[in-house]
Amino acid sequence: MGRSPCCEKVGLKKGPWASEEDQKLLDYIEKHGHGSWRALPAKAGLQRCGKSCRLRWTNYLRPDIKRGKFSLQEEQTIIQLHALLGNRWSAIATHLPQRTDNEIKNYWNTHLKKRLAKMGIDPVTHKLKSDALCSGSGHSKGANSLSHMAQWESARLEAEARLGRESKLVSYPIQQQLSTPFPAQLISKNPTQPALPPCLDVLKAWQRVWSKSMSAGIFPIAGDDLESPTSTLNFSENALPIQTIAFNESTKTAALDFAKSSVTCEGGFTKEVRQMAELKERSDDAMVLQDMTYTMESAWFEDSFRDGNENMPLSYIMEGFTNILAYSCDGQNSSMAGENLDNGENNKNYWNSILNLLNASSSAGSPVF
DNA sequence: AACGGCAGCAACCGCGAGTAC
DNA sequence: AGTACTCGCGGTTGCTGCCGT
Repeated sequence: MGRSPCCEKVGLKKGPWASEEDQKLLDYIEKHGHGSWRALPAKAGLQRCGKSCRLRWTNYLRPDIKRGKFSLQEEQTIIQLHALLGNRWSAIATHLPQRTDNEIKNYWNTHLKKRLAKMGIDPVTHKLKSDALCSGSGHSKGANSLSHMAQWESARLEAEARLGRESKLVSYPIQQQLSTPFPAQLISKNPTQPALPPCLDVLKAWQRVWSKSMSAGIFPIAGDDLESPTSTLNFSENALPIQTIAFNESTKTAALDFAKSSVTCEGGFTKEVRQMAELKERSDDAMVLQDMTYTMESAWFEDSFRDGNENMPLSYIMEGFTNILAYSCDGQNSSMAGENLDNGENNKNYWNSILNLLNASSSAGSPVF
């Protein structure tokens, strides 16, 4: 049978677009919309294949595209989402308003990947490169839980991406998500804020910890990499109000409800939840909802509260997988901490580091919930 | 000034999923 | 149910401009 070519190859122009071609394409889409891409070039008077027109439009001519340098915040978002989603650029792009998947992909390949490598972090796994050696034998329960968390979060983010694609009317760009407070069941200080899916706050928390960790020098990241050479924005310009939560019993309960709500919330996520449950039915190794709930409840909250960290902010409990995967694994942590610690000690040390970070910020007068 | 190497980025290619017939 | 077609995605290529020699 064979695959039919997307268009007649003979006689069609390839390569860079001329400004006249851009104008023709713009004019046509403005008047008629793109409709069928295959039919568009002939109608618009372009000697291009439909695919080329579509790419030119989606990656360059679309009016809602922001061009120019990536902000540090955008960089962090890309890194964090890449840790969860891998090379699913379109899914990542749905969380970066006005950025195309192609642009993000290029930026990752030309800047971020190299920078992570330079920092000793495997850009594929987002672990310290030397951690690959210790992945075989000593997986702690916590590491497994975190792996489950990553799977769960990945599936959920994909669901968001899918929803974003399906609905042109409603989108949840991450910059907006990150500027919203925790869900109403946890914090209801700002009733004017639109209600957004609670689980999206994980990214907000993640971003905060990431930036704080870097600025506090807790994690072994080269100092000259902290400042993005391509950033035009001072991060403080975009800095979100620091919000911490005092974990009394009621907020613990609310936090658990929040965690559960991420599993049971209505909308597009439920599809992925069902899919994952179905997956479990077919495979004993797959994660089930109970596992996810366990992960969220026990791995996050047990670890957080076990040592009496009553003031552990929820945001830090939902810390980013990037840091956890990179720094909580086995003996490699000891090089970071300068001590020889076992896994439990490492985890404890990790959380203590986070707590110390919190305390430092609290004493500096950061606003509290 | 000329040249070569390199980085950045726009564009292309091939594949897979979804859909219409 | 099978086939053809469209579209979107991710990997890759190749052009362009910058920089060092």
